[in-house]
Amino acid sequence: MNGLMVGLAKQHHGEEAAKIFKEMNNLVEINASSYAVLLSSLSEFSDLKEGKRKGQEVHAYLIRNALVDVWILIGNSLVNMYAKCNAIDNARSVFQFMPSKDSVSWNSMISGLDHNERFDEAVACFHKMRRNGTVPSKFSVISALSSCASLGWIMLGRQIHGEGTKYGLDLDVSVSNALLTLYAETDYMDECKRVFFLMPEYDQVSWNSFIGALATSDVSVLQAIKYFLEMMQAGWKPNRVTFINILAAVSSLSLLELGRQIHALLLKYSIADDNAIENTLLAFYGKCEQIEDCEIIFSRMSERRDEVSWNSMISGYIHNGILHKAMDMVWFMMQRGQRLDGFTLATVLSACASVATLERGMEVHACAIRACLESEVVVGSALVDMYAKCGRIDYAARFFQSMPVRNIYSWNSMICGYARHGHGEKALKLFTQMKQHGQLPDHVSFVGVLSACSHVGLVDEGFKHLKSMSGVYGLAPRMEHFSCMVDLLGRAGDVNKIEEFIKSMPMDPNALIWRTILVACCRANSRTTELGRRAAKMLIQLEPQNAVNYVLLSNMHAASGKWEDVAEARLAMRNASAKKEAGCSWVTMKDGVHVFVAGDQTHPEKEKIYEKLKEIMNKMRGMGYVPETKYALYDLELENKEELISYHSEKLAIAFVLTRQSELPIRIMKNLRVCGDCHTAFKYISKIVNRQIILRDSNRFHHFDDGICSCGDYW
DNA sequence: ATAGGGTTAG
Repeated sequence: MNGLMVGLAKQHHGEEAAKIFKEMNNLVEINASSYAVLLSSLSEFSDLKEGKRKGQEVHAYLIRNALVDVWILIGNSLVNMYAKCNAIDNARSVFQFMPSKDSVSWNSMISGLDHNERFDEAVACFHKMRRNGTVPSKFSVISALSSCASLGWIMLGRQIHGEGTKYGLDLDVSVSNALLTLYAETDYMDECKRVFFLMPEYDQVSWNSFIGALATSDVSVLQAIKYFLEMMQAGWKPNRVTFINILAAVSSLSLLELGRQIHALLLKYSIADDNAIENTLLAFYGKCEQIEDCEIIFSRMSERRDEVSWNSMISGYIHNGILHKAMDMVWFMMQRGQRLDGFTLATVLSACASVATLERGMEVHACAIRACLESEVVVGSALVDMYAKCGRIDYAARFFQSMPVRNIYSWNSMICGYARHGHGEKALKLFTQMKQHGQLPDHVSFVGVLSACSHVGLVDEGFKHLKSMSGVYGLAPRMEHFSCMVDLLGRAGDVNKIEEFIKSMPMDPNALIWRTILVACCRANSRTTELGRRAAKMLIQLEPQNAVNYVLLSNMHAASGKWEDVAEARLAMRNASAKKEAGCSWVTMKDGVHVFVAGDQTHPEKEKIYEKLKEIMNKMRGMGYVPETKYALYDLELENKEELISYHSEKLAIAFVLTRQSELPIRIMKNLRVCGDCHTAFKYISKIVNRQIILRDSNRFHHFDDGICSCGDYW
């Protein structure tokens, strides 16, 4: 009978439905549960605003007929109805004015707050319930745990876990499932595994949660695959969520063949025609550089496409280096009125950042303002990152200051931005501020902090921060952190301490560490050491095809004038047929981008450029500049060496800029590391022409001002 | 009547 009335209610208006219920009074006994069924049916509307509107009509009817306060059930149903229709303020006001509340009232309010992403309020409500003397049930514990997971509040989550255990609620499958999510979200994988292995029984959600947890924590991705197979062996059928999780694992490991097998399995289970599944497949094939598969899936999706599909497609193109198609997609989206969201802009901004195109980046910024997405935290963080990577650390800082909401990514982008530009003190100051704002640092923050310490030369402070990672924040230092420390020791000139340090590391040094060591051994005033030779040997064993390694080795020998060894390194490079990327520098002027290679002869204004260069070089010599010919890397006559380094691409680029009239700072990009002689030359030039020079090389930014570089001559 | 698992991004 109730079902029939609900059907009627959905066709008519809420007010009428309530009247029909009232009229039922004469035929069948009408009670609170009839109204409860009616109210709960309203949250099943696809349009939740419509559901809320009808709910308000029923609510009004109940008030007029003085039925609200008669039964607790009515109040509870109203709270649930409003909460599920995303009208959390209405839910709260009903809840507040309920004359008496039972356990379900509290559960409904807490879960409602959680569902409406009012996580901190959900947790506060849980505590209020406890103070009120109400014993927590599995429902309130689940919702409170879910909110703690979303907030990353591990300590509180643990307390609630303990409290649940006290009442024996941890034996419940659903409570354990919520615990799995809590520990997964907070990256406490050991706890997560403990919960899973102690569970008396599993359901499909348990398996899915556990596999999802393993898939998102990068130390355990392979185990996700192991438990996926175990789940199937245990007789569980994977569903769409299982597939989404396992594809995430396969994606992050770029296991193309396994992914294709899973795709086949999806077709077998007939769940491949599903928006979320297809979106995950787009992400997977994009990651595995199978852009054709992405295009096939995307075109098949037709009306199932949503923003996520478009965004995944765009990031697929970017990941595969097809920038123009990515941009076409954005243009196409705007043309056909497909909504652009924060993800779209963040994706495109990251592409602008990676190729350091400030002009495009600023256009996207303008798009963000027009789409009213500028204040979204993902867009803001991407903008900070873009400005920092495009050389405008000043714009990055100004935008960062204006952000209404900041998260770990926003802080990290700014801290790492400062570090990349050699503003070590600012990076460290911001790190302190971040902690004062209550933002906990993560692995990325510490990469920024440790490299900032390195730029400023703060050895002791660097070790203090490294210690605090595990000691205070429960973060295990990774290879990149150890690499920062090696860099820090190298900068301080402590080559012997590097030896000690790498012995103390919990893992074997990888190519990154050996390269950092080799770079340290290449410094102008350090000798060719045993350690340097060993680092080079290890490095060439690990990456025989990487030409950078041979160049570093030959630079190290060149620094101490061992020309036979230089020649040997060059020969080894040729024998390994390792190709060196051609060095080039470019500048963006009003009339476009100008690219230069060493000894460039193709620029239409080459006479003017070489003439300008000669003039500058003469002025430099007058101020005491001596070409550092060892960077020419060949045992040639002195005169020839000077010639070679005079025409490095960055020198041609700056000479070109100086042929034009301007007072603005000079911005130059280079694809490789700047050579030591050019670095010295740029310091002189900044003094001679009295202009700021900002040079981006493959590692970092150098700000030259009045004869001084922000990198402190160490890079 | 109230609960738990999923896709893109920084």
